[in-house]
Amino acid sequence: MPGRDGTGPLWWHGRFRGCGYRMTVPREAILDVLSRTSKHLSAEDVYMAVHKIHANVGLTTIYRTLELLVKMGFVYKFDFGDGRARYELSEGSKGVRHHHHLVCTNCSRVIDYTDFIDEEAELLNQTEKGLSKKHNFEITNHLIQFYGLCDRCKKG
Amino acid sequence: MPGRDGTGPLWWHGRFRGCGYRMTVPREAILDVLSRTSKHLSAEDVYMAVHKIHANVGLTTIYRTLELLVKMGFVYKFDFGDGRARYELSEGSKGVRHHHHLVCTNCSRVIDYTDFIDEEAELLNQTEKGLSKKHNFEITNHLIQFYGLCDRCKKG
DNA sequence: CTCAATGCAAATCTTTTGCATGCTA
DNA sequence: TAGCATGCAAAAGATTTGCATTGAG
Repeated sequence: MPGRDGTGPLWWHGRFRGCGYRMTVPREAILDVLSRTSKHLSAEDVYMAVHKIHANVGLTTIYRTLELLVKMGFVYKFDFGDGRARYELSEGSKGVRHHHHLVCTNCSRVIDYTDFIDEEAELLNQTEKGLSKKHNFEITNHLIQFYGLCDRCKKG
Repeated sequence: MPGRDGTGPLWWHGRFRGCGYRMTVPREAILDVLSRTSKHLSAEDVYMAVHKIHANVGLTTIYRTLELLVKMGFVYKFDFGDGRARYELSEGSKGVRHHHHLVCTNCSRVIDYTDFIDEEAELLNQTEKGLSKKHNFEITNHLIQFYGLCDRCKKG
């Protein structure tokens, strides 16, 4: 029964229609690529992956679609400091576990971690509540990243 | 006694020399600009501010110096999603209070907050310790940002 | 005096935009 | 059929690089 768990063309199709958008071949291909990886893909990465199957899809469409997906909340956009944006499916739209990132400042490697997420969540909840009230700011999302040296780079 | 509190040309001069670098007019001007603001300046912003006093300093030098300052740990570089990097003096080099950011996803306004920093600090310490051990990752820094709608943008 | 630092111009590279055409619903 | 979506080419920007020159120590 495809679609029940937040995966599959039909489910996405419904989400798109629900937002007033159309499901197209490029969009489906892009979602497929994002669904099949746990890596942090750049627009170029997505383009190359999609291009293998649908050689006619242009890079512009990749950018436009990724931006749309970010706006719809299905995709997160990250900056890991290497001059290009990275994209991942958000946990809401699939069985993706919520996680944060460790970014190596030497080799730019990015490691996902799900540890301590629960402890963080509690603090974040309180913080968000406090900040919302104090600054009259409606918080919808947060970003947490740790920087340092990965195991490969720290040995000297 | 300039320099004791981590401010002033002499102090910076020493830090530069200590790292094997030279103190120059452009570098001093850039540090001066960063020291006098609590805003999140782009390279272009810094360039324009420096340019008022030293019209001969080029944008390239601004970029090179900011990168150097980031590498030396005196400046933090941020991405608030508007396509240009932002820079602030790090708290270690002046009397700047450690803070995080609230970023408005609508108007791109950025609000600094120092609330909850203490609570966060404790959690971050534990998390960093755990992550360091588990992933054999040497953490040197962290980034926390909250996204949402600022007071001006949320009414409607 | 030496070599790091600079300025200028050109190059790079990612992301965006204009516009005619194609395709979903 | 209507209008959103796409592809292509060109544009826009931010940041980087090459190289001759300048200036700090």
